[in-house]
Amino acid sequence: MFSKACEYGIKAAIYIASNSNEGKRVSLKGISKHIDSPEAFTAKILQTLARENIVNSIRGINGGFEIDKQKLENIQLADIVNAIDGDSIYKGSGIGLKECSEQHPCPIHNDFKVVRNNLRILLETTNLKSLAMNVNAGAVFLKI
Amino acid sequence: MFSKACEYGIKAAIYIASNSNEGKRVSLKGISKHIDSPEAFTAKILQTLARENIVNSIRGINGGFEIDKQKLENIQLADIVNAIDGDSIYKGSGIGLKECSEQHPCPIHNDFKVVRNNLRILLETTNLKSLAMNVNAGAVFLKI
DNA sequence: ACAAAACAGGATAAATTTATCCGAATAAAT
DNA sequence: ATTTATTCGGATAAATTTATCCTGTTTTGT
Repeated sequence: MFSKACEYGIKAAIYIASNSNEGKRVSLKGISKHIDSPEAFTAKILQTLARENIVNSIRGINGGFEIDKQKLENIQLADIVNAIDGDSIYKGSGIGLKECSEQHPCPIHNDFKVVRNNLRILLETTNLKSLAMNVNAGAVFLKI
Repeated sequence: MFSKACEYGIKAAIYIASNSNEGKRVSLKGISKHIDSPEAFTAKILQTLARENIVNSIRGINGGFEIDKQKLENIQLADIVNAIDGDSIYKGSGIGLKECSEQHPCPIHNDFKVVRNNLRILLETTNLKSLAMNVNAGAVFLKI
């Protein structure tokens, strides 16, 4: 479904969000420990999210990553997925046709457009704040 | 969503099905030409489908691939996807947790289970015969 | 100033996926 | 029997994704 990079990216963003929600900045080391991801690889992904202005990265001692608290509600899963994997999961053909549309559908176009649309809506309407709050409440988990 | 191998596998199976439906056997060369896929790579995938008894492969002159006509209705997309990519697309965690369940959900578990379930149902209830007939009718396309 | 903690980013390596090549096996046609 | 068309399967190569390493830069605390 998602690439490994994207999975790490989503988990990292949620972890950062759950801490930013409580006013805490977190380090790369802390992130990769809590989401159980390879540190250096996670660093690359966070660089991408920082370049896309999804997370803020702060260098130097006491540095780390954070997300503006007032932005938490406005960052959707789709923003993260898009930044890392692009939009091909919920756009484009299910079986890789270059052109796949109502006018020129692939054999699974009609069935898939429903699933893909559900996925699109899910990603576009799920914001980081709600995900983070579930983590904070201990209702959901970021590892194991 | 699906691996390239799986995309080729689905297209190849549909193409074989649409010909078997009309009593015609098709060669690897014909398949990869019609679905626009690399020949040697497609051969590997067809070997997998043959080992899983989804397609019959016949060697020698006038050989090729075919699917028992009476099986067409009973082969679902899920059978093909499973043979090539496994079932991790519609089972398992959206963000790669080893354990992701009602008891120990990842942050997107609840939203994703709906989408994944729709996908599962789609794959498990779409059979090769209906896909093949749409191809035969010229209503859908396998390439470009 | 200096040392320490942290991210940035380029280079490289490992693993996986995608793709190709080629000799062997098979089966039909001649 | 021999040739020809075809799949099989092992070896290899190319491309992409995943992962690591190392040096540089930034920032803070002493």
